[in-house]
Amino acid sequence: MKIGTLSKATGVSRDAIRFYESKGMLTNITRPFEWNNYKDYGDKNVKRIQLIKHLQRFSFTLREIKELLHLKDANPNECIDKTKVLKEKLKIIERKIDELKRTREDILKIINH
Amino acid sequence: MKIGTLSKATGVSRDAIRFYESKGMLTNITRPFEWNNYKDYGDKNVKRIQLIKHLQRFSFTLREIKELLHLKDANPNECIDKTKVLKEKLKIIERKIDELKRTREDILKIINH
DNA sequence: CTAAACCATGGACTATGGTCCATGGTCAAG
DNA sequence: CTTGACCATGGACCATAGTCCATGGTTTAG
Repeated sequence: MKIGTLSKATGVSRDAIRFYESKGMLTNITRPFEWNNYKDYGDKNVKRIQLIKHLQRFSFTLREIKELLHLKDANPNECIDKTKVLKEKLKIIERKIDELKRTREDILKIINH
Repeated sequence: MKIGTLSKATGVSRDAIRFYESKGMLTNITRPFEWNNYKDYGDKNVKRIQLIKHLQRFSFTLREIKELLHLKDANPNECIDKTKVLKEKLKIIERKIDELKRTREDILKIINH
């Protein structure tokens, strides 16, 4: 699977895919042909990119996603405790919400001075 | 008032002050001496930097703060409608809160699947 | 066979808010 | 009179998540 195919399969731009690749977030990319240096992004990277996009929706950063992917790669049999990871992210999001609420209250105080 | 004095008066680093200056956020900076090229940041910039820091606490970006400062500079007599500006910022903050709440709900759905 | 579409690589650029460093000049205290 | 503290300038760098461009090589459709 060449990068264009992968791009169409995932709806993610070629450049973004190359960006993920440069960050070491993709796996098993080969260069199967001797006469050109085209890469073969395997089927697995479709799921991988879908997972990246999925976790981004939960406001995970690429750095965090990369760590999770590497954890999974290192322990392929062991299941990652999703709940734990999500709970940590939840705390961060709740802290952000609280912070914004405080800012909101501060603004409201001034508006209604 | 040299930059070091201004820095101590405001608690803002020299580099940050130079950064604000480079963005055109400060005013009336002169070079009163012929024998060196030291600048004189006037007293006004103390208040100005305090205002920058104040507005940053309300999550205004430097770009926005700059615009407000320029508005004020252009119409020194006319009072800026703070309330209007703050209400706009409030809307943005509330949208962010809502977005984070949605993300929180999505995470909770998965945790309690 | 040729033109368009694709591929790889590397680097520059976007916004945000600064920090850190090097260079070279100046000022003040002892 | 020398040393340390200060000043100005410019550029590089940090995280974040990519996009866009140029260059040069390859593949594919008509």
